[in-house]
Amino acid sequence: MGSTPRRGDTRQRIQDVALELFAERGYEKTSLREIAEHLEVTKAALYYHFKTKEDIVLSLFQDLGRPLDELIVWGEQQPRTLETKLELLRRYSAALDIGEPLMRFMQENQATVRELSIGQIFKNRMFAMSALIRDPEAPMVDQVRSVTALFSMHARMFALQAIEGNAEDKRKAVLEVALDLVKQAHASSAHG
Amino acid sequence: MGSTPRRGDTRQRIQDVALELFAERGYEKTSLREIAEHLEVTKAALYYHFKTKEDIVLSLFQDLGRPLDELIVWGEQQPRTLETKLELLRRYSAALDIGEPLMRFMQENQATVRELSIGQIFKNRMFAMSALIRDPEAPMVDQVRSVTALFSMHARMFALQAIEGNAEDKRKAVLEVALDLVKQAHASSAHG
Amino acid sequence: MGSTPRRGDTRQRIQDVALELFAERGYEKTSLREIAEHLEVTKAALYYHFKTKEDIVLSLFQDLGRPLDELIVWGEQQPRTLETKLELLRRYSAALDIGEPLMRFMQENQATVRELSIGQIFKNRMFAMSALIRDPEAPMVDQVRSVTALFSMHARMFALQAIEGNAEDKRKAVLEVALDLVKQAHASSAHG
Amino acid sequence: MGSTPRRGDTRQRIQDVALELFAERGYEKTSLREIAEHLEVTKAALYYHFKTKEDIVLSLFQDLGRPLDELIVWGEQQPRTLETKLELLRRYSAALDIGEPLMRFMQENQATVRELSIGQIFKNRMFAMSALIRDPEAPMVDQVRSVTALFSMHARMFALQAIEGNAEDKRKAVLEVALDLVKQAHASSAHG
DNA sequence: CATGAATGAGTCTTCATTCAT
DNA sequence: CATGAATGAAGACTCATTCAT
Repeated sequence: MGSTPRRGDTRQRIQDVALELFAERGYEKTSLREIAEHLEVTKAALYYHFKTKEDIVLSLFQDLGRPLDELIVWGEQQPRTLETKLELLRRYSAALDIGEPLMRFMQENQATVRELSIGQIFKNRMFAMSALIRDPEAPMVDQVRSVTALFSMHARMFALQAIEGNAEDKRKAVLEVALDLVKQAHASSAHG
Repeated sequence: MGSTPRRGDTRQRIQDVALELFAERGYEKTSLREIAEHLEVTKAALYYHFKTKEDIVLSLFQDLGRPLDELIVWGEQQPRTLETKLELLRRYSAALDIGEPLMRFMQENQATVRELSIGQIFKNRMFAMSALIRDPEAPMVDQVRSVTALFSMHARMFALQAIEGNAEDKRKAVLEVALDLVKQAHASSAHG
Repeated sequence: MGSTPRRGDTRQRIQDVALELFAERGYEKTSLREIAEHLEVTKAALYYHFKTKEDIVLSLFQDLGRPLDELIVWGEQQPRTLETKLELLRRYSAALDIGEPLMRFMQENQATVRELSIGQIFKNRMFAMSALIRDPEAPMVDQVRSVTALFSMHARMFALQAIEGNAEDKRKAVLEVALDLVKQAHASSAHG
Repeated sequence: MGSTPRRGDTRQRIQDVALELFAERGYEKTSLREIAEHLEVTKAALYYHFKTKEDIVLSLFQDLGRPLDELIVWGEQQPRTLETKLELLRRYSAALDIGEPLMRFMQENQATVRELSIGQIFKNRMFAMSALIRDPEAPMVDQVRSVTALFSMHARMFALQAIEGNAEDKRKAVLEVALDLVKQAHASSAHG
């Protein structure tokens, strides 16, 4: 019917459009007017579904961040073995795929995120992930290796654009490098 | 003293304050009013020295980005050996130290930077660095290793906060990991 | 009463006040703040109804200029006789009465109008009117007579202030002079 | 010598550029910065020669308006004959040629001029001219004819653009029509 | 569920003007 | 004669937010 008014899913649609625009043009530069226009509703309609602009981000963070939270919970229940760490990386890679726009938004709007109420939550998550992957007793080089493994997986969103090849191949290569880094960290620490 | 009007250095002082605030609170959220107030001048004074707000960023980018440009020029004149790549990383590490606030700003305001006129220049710089460090003929995993080496050095600005230890030690550890990654990339490709 | 918030007519009221002020004090010297204050609303309210300041002028031009456009359409459908021309002048005189403030604004802010997007439209209108009233084959003196007939009718807005007498008498006199000019142009051309 | 610094004629050059820009883009929209840039001097330099922006206009008005003032003085000393009126028109036509940019400026920035201190002076001049050309005892139609004669000569600056032909021919035609109008006014009044 | 209308605070930017040098 | 540096006031415009309907 062309402009059939979707009922009930407006909240979802707001989130979709908002995330897309936030990731693409930045949180501050994306106005509620733009979001409303993309959805062909009025700004006031947004306020029926969300209390504030920040609230939209918050909801995105909560909804899309769940996989990561679950991953952390899972990780904390596993034995601290090498295999656990490798599996954590594999699952993290998969989680990044799904939550890519959110991650891109976080990555590209760090300064903004820090001021938002989610800032701390986000930081905590990252610390938790980092705590699962590295061994605080290990030599610093090995800890750096582990954190780099984690961090490097974010690189595929932009730093790897220079490299030719399809996205799936890159994803695999990045994961391989990350797994390698953790293995090296583990091996080295085991010797010490 | 106190409110002595410094002569001639106003432009410099604007740049200093602007960079600090842009890096800390983000480009969009930093208003010219704030910058002016920090300097105890009027907004209009800023416009005497810079045509627009973007112009301030541009000037920062040009002034502080020079070391990086010089590094790229240097790199392009060297033979494409492993040792060159290692030296590039070492110098890159040093350059990051000096241009740290700028880099932090770039890192944390990517969405903004992309829309600014410096966006493309910045991207080109990164591509140029990446082209110097990786071998486009090498297997993808090795290319990823090289780019990760580069990229990981940015991590020390925030991802490594979780790790205990002083900044200098971290800097060294990060560099070591990066050098290692490039060596691995090189060794593996040499075999292939 | 008093500060009763009139509903629905705000747009109209903005146009009224704006036209009055633009005509009186000039477009550039009339700020949106002034318009808003006259209406006892905020500047932002103006922006709810009009996208830009220029947009207000544009809307005035479109709404109040319609009689003139219709007159041109009418003229283009008539035979090119003397009587048509005389009737055109009579109707033009009447149209000027109605759209007087707009015409005064146009007349007094020509430099501004030229830079606005309406400039060209305005010019086209005037050319169209002029094309209806003069005969491009006629001797130049007669063409000038015809255009002068048209143009002189604008004079009553200011050049005739020096003459004593009431407005209605002046209007008639101006029309008579204009009709005369066109008759002369016609007679002379007919002989040649 | 390329950028030879003209000495002593800066004041004159400011007037020239200012008039040109005022006439072209309007008084309000022409900033002192623009004028200064056109002259390749600083804004502050303008203030050495003129106390204010309005002062520039004032000086233009005084310097370039002199021919008109002299014409008025001349007219007031002549007998009030038809021939005097015709000569007034001829001289007025010539004066318009010389002071054309100023006249264009006046014509196109009426709203602005009215607010400036020259407004009244300008009005007085026009009244004086009008008083010389028309007979306050004559029937209104004839007074209108006379004033139209005067007023119509301004038309050549824009209303006559539609007519093909070179500027000099138009000038002559306009003058002829104007002379005619005054003759008619005179003849008619003489009969009454 | 959603809109129309409006607000208050704030944005970047421009301007005419000043004055010590 | 002229400039470099600065100011105070104001400009147009945008934004997140509110609320009666």
